[in-house]
Amino acid sequence: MATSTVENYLKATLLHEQECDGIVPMGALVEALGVVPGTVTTMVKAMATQGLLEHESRQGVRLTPIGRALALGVLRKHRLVETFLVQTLKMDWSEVHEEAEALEHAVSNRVLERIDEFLGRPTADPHGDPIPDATGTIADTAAQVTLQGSAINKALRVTRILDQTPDFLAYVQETGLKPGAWVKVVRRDETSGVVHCEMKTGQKITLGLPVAAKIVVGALV
Amino acid sequence: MATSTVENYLKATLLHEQECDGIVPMGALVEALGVVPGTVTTMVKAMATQGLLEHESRQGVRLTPIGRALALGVLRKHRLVETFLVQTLKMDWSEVHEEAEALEHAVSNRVLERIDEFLGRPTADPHGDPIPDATGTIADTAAQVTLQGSAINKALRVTRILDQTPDFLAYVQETGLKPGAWVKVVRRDETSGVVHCEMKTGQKITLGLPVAAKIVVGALV
DNA sequence: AAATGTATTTTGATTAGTCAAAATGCAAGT
DNA sequence: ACTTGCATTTTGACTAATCAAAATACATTT
Ligand SMILES: [Mn+2]
Ligand SMILES: [Mn+2]
Ligand SMILES: [Mn+2]
Ligand SMILES: [Mn+2]
Repeated sequence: MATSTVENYLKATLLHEQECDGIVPMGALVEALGVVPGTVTTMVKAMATQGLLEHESRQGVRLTPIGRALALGVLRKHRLVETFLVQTLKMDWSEVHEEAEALEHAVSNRVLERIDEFLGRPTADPHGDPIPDATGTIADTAAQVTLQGSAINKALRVTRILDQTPDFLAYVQETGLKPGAWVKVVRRDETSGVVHCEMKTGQKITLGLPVAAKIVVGALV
Repeated sequence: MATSTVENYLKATLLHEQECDGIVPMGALVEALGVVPGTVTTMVKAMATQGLLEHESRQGVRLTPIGRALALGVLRKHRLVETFLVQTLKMDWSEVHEEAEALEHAVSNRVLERIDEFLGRPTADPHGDPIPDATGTIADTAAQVTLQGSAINKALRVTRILDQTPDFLAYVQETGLKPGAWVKVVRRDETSGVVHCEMKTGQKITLGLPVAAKIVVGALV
C-alpha cells in the first residue's frame, strides 16, 4: 500500500502534468510538497523502481498507468471529502482544502463509496474542480471558458475557481463570485485590461484580465 | 504534535488502565499494538521523556495528565467517528472500528466539532462505549449491570457490548442483542451456568454466564 | 567559446518506528 | 536455595522520509 507521502507525490504529479505537457519538472514537486530538491530526487527514484512513475534525469517525472490510477484515486478522495465537508458539515469552503489534504489518506474506499452515495454522486467539488469517478475517469476541462474570454451581455454561471490560494478564495467569497453564482460580462476592455461584470443583485464588479482568467463560467444550467 | 503511532500507544494505555489499576504492563501494549516487546520498550521510553507517560521499569506504564488528555482526545475522535459512520453513512457497526482506527488520526478538532454538532452531541458510540466530551470528561461505567447480574423478569434495554471482536459482534447482530434492544432475563441458573432471555419479538436466547457478562443492560430509558 | 546562473543530483547525516535475537530480571515452584 | 519460565530490556540492524551542503549538468548570456 502506498504511504501518504507517496500518495502526495502522485497527486502533485497528476495536478501538474497538464501544464507541463506530460513531464513534470522536479522543481514543481519541490514547490508542491514543500521539501528540498534532494528529497524529491530521492523519493522519485524510489517511486520509479516501484513502477509508479518514470524519471528522466534532469528532466522530471511522468506518471505510469499504475501511478496515474493511484493518483486519480487520491484526487477523488480529496475532492469528495471537500464536497462532503462543505455540503454536509457546513464547513467554510476556504478551510476544507487543508482538512482534505489529511483525510484523503485515511478514508478507505469503503467509506468513500458511502460518502459518494450520500452526496448523490457529485461531479464537481466546492471549487468547481471535477471529481474523478470510481473508475478514474475525469471530465476534460481543457476547453473551459473564463470571464477573460466569455461572451458579452449573456447570462452565465460561475462553475470553477482556478486560483485556490486562501486570499483569492476570500476575495471570491466576498464578491459572491462563487461556483453557482449568476454573472454577466457587461464590457471587456483589452486596452485598459479590465472586465466589467454584473451580479444577479445588480452589484457591479471590475476585474483585471489575469484575474478574470481565474473564474471559469458556463451556460446557465 | 503527536504522531499517529504515539496516539495509538496513548489510547491503548488509556483503554487498559482500568483493568490494570493504573499501571499498564508492557505486554498489554504489545498485544494491543501488534508489535514485538522490544518496540514497546523503545517507544515507551521515548514517550516518557516527552512527558506523555511514566515508565516503571519491568512494571509497565502510567499516563501523565498530559498523556491522558491526549488519549481522551483520540478516544473521543474514535468514538464520534464510529457513531458518524454508522448513523450518517449507514455503515455496518462491525466494520467501523477498523475505519475509525485510521480516521481518528486524520480528523482535526475543527472537523470533529462539526461532526459532534451534526450528530447532536451523542454520549455513546454504536457499541455503547461512552464518548468523552470536549473537555475530556468521560462517564463512569464501573457500576454497569450486565445480563450476568441483572434483575429477573424485568424489561431492560441493552446499552453496551463489552466484547468487540468481529465474531462476537456478528453474534450480537444475529441475535438482535444490539444496544437499544429490549430484553428480559427469564431465568438465571448458576448451577448450569446459563441465562435464559427473551427479546421483544418473543424470541428466546440462552447465554452462558461469561457471555452474559459481555452484555451491559440498563433501565428502559 | 567561455562564463554564468539555475535546476538537479549526490553524499552524508538525522529521526521515527520497527524487528530479530540475545541478555536480563523476577516471581513461582521445587 | 535452585531452577524454571516468562516478561522485559538491550543491542544491532533496517526502512522511509527528510535536510544540509557540496557537486554536477545544462541552458542562456556574454
Ligand atoms: Mn495529502
Ligand atoms: Mn478543491
Ligand atoms: Mn488508530
Ligand atoms: Mn466503539
